[in-house]
Amino acid sequence: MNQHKTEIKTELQNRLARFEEQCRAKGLRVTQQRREIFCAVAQSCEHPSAEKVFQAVRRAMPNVSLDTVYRTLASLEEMDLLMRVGLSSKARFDGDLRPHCHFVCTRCGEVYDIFPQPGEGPLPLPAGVQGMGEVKQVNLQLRGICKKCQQEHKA
Amino acid sequence: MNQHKTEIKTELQNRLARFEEQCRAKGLRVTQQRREIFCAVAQSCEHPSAEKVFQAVRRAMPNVSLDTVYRTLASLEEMDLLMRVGLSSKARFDGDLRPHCHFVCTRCGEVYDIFPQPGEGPLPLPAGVQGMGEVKQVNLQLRGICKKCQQEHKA
DNA sequence: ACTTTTATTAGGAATTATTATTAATAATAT
DNA sequence: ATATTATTAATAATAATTCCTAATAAAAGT
Repeated sequence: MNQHKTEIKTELQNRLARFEEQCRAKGLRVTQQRREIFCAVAQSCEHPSAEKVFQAVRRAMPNVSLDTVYRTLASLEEMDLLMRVGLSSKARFDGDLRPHCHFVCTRCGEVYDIFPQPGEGPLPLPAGVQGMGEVKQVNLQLRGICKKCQQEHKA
Repeated sequence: MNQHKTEIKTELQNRLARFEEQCRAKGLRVTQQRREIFCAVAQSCEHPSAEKVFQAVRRAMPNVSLDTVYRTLASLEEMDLLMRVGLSSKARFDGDLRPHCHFVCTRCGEVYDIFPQPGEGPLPLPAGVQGMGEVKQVNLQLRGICKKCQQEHKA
């Protein structure tokens, strides 16, 4: 393994290296299934659903189970190797239509409102949205651990 | 119905009026069920799930069905009388961890990436998030109709 | 007020998404 | 190579959401 070889590593290989590193750091085994599932998401640019990932991985590993896909996607998210788009599982509704955003606690699932403070203007939209279509709603979601869960975890 | 009476209308009454107006505009009937479901969400500040709304509405209407709640929540969303927090139904994953946001088409469900343009800084976080907890992820979602669906709809 | 028309609903069945169970398998340490 | 033990496949179970159909009730017409 010489210096040159290292330099020409592809991006995917870098990410795979990070994947193995993270697994070892968390004491998780580097299984064939985990590797394939990670690659399937890392190589896709279409924000696949669990089912799509399952289908993609099945092409290389015909016996992989859907349960493994779900379990692995959750653990990859835990390791910050991929992210989940939107909120998980069940839908939640908000009758307050004033512009505001949400803090979602990833531990307890609670959703908190964040209203703009006096003098705080509206969120600036990213420039890249131009030409994509008509924006009807802006939804800023901050995810993390809420105060309450932080305290309970300490105890 | 005198002028004074109109002035002291509560906020909920205003919203109910808008609700009826919107229903009529869309040719939807103003049923008891729709009214109750709308009120349940409008009065709640806890971002209730469909199940929670169902439970709340059942107290006033013991025979309302869960299907009606789902159907009505969807139509209220359609009429912009409430909003859905996060993405609907199934989870989607993203292996690209560089900061970017998503344009979600509410017609076809497609998710598009929006990367920051050269020189564009990171999103400013709303000030109100201070003290809520530890933010681990920022998720800006723009919802609307994508170019492709706009064109198909014209045809 | 009474009928008619037709959207809407209740109730339950069906479907879809996700998670749990368990015996068998395979990754790592020894 | 062997032992240890996390992980997996397969399937069952659960949770979330949607579909189906006859009965009901809102709105419009009389």
